Amino acid sequence: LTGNAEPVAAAVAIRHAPQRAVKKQSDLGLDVKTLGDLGDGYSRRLPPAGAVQSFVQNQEIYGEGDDAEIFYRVVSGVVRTCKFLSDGRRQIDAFHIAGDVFGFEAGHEHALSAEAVCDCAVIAYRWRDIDKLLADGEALPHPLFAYAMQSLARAQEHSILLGCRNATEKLAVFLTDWATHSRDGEVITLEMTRQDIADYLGLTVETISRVLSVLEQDALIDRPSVRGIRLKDPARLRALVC
Amino acid sequence: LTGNAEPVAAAVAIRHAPQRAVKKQSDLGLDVKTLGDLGDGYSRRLPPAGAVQSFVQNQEIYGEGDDAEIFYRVVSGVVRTCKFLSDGRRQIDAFHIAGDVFGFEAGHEHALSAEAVCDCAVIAYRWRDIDKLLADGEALPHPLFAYAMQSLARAQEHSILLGCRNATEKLAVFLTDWATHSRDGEVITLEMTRQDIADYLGLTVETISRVLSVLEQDALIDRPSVRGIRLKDPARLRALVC
DNA sequence: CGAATCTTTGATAAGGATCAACGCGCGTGG
DNA sequence: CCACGCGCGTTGATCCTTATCAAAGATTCG
Repeated sequence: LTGNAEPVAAAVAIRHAPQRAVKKQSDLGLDVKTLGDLGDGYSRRLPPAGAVQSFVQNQEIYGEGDDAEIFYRVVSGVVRTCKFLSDGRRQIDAFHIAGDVFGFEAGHEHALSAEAVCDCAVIAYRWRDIDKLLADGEALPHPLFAYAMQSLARAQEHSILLGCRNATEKLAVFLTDWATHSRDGEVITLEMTRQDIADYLGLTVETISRVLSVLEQDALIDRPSVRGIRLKDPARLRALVC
Repeated sequence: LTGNAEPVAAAVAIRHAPQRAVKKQSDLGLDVKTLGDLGDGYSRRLPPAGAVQSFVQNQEIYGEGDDAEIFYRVVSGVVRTCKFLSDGRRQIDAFHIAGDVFGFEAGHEHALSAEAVCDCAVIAYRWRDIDKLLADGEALPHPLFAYAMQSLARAQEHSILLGCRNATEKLAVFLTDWATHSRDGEVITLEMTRQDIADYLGLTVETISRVLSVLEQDALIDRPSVRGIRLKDPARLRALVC
């Protein structure tokens, strides 16, 4: 799962549209495969701004309100983007794995913060460099647009998950999504804590724990270790979700 | 509120970032003002595909799974985009008012459906025409990119709303957002039913009704009519939300 | 080994859903 | 013009899911 910079196409398609592969949109080049390298297929590529940076578990990559001039791509590990409310509540917007772009926002400032779920490496890009390409008469790299559209689709799915799913359904979706980058029957490693999962799904740690126990009792999953989970019956798990 | 094709800048900025205006992102032209006309400021504009189309209340504009070759801009009225689950649950992703673009999706097929909340008029655009511009060596119109980024920001805010807000907070956010395109103290008209609001906020009609009653008792709002609401104390209403 | 953090489980409480009934507004048709 | 019916909204009573509070394992790491 972590530690390898697998092609973005896999990473993106995998995470939130597990059932059906993302298809090409007309001739616009929205195929997620083009996300592999920012600018591939165009006359110039978007150069990263500097070397690969490493972050240790729970280290902040950027905070809410920070200048959004830089955005990132995950090289290895897992990153969470989240929002903190003043009373301590936290909503995790997304988990990002190798190949995913994050911190890619419309405003001057980051609306969310980003933290390392586990030790991870990322590479930065500058909006300013995009502007430079544009000033030189280049087209906006389609991969950026494609990534924006992908992120939008993912955010919409997340809203649906949060808006009309119960605890069991939420966890079933989460597990099947997360499992998509493993072979069937393999043990998947949840890099994040129960608290992370809870904050992603709008639940509490206790509920996560209880639902996992029930899923195990129902022989839908195995738990060889706390963070290691095997989906014993992916089909039935998916069937839980309407 | 409805019936007038106000500039998009207002419509977009208004709906989901009421507190602070959206700022320009670097030099990329992400200023939402450029959304006013698709392609303004570039050598060619994206021509609409045909005349303005009208829909009556609750009429479907497109359904989930329909070809996503066409997307739309609201000319007047209100449109909802939503997802239906097989057991009848419905999640409304967003309400779109004059100037808003909807049905703007990455896949071959629409992931959501769109329906008229009240009688409304929309105008269509074709992806194919964008491809044509690109084939002629044009850059991807920045407004499209800006709109994708705006939609992304909105979807993320919606997730936060659904994930970690209680019923009162959800309604407070909804009302203040919806009120942003009226003068302070004015009566705002909720074009949508309680069921629509409920499905947008992940609640039930009964809860919506009860919370509105409480807000009225607490002198936060007035209800001159069922669909007409006046925010008596917008500041205190906003303060409910952390 | 021991402390801190994470996870699980249990007991109880609360927020919102569900079920039920009634009221209101409005359009239709007698 | 009024009566009726229907969709929509409100309110009440009760139930259920999930949150909260509490405490006891498990795991990690110094």
